[in-house]
Amino acid sequence: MTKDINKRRRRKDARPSEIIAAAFGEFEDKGFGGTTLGSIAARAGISRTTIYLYFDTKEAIFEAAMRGSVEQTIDAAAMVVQQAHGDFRTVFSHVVDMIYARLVTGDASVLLRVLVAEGHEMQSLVALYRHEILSKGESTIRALIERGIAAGELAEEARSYDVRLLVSPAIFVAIWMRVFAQVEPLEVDAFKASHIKLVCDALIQSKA
Amino acid sequence: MTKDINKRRRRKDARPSEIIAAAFGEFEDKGFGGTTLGSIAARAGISRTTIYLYFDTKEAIFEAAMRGSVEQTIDAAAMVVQQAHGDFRTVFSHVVDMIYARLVTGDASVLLRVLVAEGHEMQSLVALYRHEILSKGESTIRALIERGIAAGELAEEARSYDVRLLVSPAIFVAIWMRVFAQVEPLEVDAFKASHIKLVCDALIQSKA
Amino acid sequence: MTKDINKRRRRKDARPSEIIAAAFGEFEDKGFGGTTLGSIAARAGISRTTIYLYFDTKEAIFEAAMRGSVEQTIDAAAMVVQQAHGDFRTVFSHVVDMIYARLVTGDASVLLRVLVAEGHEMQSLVALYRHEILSKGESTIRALIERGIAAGELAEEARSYDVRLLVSPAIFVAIWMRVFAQVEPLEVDAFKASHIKLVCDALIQSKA
Amino acid sequence: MTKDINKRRRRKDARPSEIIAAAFGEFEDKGFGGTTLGSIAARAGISRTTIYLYFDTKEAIFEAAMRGSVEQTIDAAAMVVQQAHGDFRTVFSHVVDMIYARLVTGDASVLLRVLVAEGHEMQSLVALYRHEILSKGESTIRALIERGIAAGELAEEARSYDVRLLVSPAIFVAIWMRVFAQVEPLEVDAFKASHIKLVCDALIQSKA
DNA sequence: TATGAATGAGTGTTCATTCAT
DNA sequence: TATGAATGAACACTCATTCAT
Repeated sequence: MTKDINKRRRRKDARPSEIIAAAFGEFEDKGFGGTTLGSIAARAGISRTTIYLYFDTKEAIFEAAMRGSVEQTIDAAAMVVQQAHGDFRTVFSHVVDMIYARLVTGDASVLLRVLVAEGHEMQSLVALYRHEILSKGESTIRALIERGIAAGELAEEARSYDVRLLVSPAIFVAIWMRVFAQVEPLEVDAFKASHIKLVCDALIQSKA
Repeated sequence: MTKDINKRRRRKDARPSEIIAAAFGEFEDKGFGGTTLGSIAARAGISRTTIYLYFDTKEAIFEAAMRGSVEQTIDAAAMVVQQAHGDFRTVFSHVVDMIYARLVTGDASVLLRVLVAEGHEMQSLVALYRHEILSKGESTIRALIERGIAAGELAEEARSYDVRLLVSPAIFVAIWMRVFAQVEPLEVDAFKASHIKLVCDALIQSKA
Repeated sequence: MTKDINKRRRRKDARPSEIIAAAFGEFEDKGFGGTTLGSIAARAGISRTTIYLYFDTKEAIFEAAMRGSVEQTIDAAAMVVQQAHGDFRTVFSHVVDMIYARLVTGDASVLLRVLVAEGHEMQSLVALYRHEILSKGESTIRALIERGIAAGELAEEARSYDVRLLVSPAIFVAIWMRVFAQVEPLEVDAFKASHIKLVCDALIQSKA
Repeated sequence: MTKDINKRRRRKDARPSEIIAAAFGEFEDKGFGGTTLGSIAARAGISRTTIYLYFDTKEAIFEAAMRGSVEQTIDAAAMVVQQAHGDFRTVFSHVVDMIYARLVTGDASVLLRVLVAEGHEMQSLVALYRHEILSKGESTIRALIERGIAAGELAEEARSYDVRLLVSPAIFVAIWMRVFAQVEPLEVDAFKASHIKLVCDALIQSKA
């Protein structure tokens, strides 16, 4: 009997995240507008109306799903920052690795899709993303560059670049994989190496 | 009387493009799925059913709108290719200028939005875009690099970069403007200059 | 110039019947509800709105078409009555011939279709048909039987049959041809002969 | 609680047939094309969208309704065949009774209406009806005639009649009742007796 | 006379959401 | 907790009809 209660409680606690997981997959495949509660329910193996026990509206599910994704991204970013030891090329490579991992194959690809498609009506999500993730990423890279300059590895001039530019190709890859992958594949690892090389060649110019 | 006829004819001739213009705006705001014929009609100042005098289905409107956009992009690309005279930095700047103009403020931003959000179900549009535009842009830039190498301006090594990488930051700007512009602006011209500088610094660097 | 006027007048006079003819074909194919003004116009080779110069509503076209058909049937019936000379078998054969001709391949097949499908809302048409055609046909056949009895060809008992019964198989054929012809054909002439034989065998039998 | 569940279940189980019944009436009155889901829903006392819980499309409702009708007809026909004992006149009377019952006042009248009016686009229904009902009826009557000949009741010549002819007046009655009943009634029983008499007088000719 | 332009009412169908159990 | 039943609002699309020329 205790077991039953536990099982039920476990069930109860798990439900919301099961629903979010199912919803996440649907949003990834079809976007917000194209996703129906029926398809989420089917994917979660529950009834359509059960969803309403945990979420008030379709928007609420969406926000929960996106918030979860953002949080994972925040965690990943924090982890990278902590490990930031070594010369510019090495650390920058790690940062770029992480970004590709999340944007191209991870949760953030859904965020990208959704923000591009429906970001207009989701300014709070946009602001959250901006402040929790992008700004931290920006300052991390900026600090990285400063360190490189201080260490004599990078030219003073490196400071003049918009740091968003240095990681921006990752967005291109994420979009290419989403949109054009079926028509023409893109070798992500090669592209990523190309990306890192381009940035380092430009910034570490003083090594010459 | 001639005037009347003219007015009417002018109206008739203008209607399709009026509808396309209205539809274009709606697609930009809400994507294909989120756009209703009612909203297109309202924006065009006509009745919902009037649209059916000129287009058979919602898809037909969409295709007409996208086709127009793709054609404009093709024309713009062709123009750039013709004007491709001068050293690498100059010509590459022109190319990047054109891409930003179309992707960030021009028609192509709708394409980006729609392809990212709903490209899955629009493989024909994806293929059209891929073959008519992207591949031409790619070979143009590749030729540009070869010319730079031949002229001794660029190192042989320049060949090793994925050419898509060299223009990829433009996508980032397009997305930033769409998604984050209201939360935090981005100075497009400065970013673009930064972009051009990064690429040229990396590619032309060896000449030093 | 006189010619032009004539031509135009001829045109003007012909239009309504052209429209009716076109409408007739459409009603035959698709019934009243299934016929659109567009299809009538297309079949008549004119514009949809031109129809409104001659008819106020779709119903008006329909009534005109049905009325025309009824009138033709009346004429055909009158002709048969006039030619009613000879013994019962001969005259009855002529009558049945006429009925089959009109019901199975002629105008009346449309009437049948339409009355069955939409007769409810067309009681005036139904009444017209009833009084102008059916009742005359009935009395014609009744007279024919009386003549046969008077001539000793038929038994007195022949009077006891409902005269509608004697021609009723024609309706069956009309319906079969419309509904089942494609699935399984029916030899109209053989069936008609069978029909005539059945009636005559039953009525004239007593003479033996 | 059990009651409640039962009530609910009874409701759920009853709904489809309630809908079919409502639809049946509408199809009878207005045909397939003329019937709207709104009118079916109104007649069934439910919302238009509730219908979609039980049927996928309007066609599905129609098919279910027709299938039910066809099945009832098949059952009725089978019953008649089983009871086929006695002389020709008796058995034939039973067969005709059944046909009139179904065609004139029963379900099959809808089938008649719909097949006449819209059979063109419903070839599968036509084929079903042809193969499941008409062909069986045909062979039943043919067997009946053979038995009558074998028993010396009917002349060999009876074989020469198209068997469809022998029951065809039933169609006439069905149509008369649908179309002309309000303008001029028809005594179905008297007509039916007349019908039976005509056929028997013609076939049992050898009794003379 | 003839027509192209325009539209309001209506069709089948989908879906997020509510309610009773 | 969980769900099946039910529905109102909305959508793409059709069509008879009106209007201006």
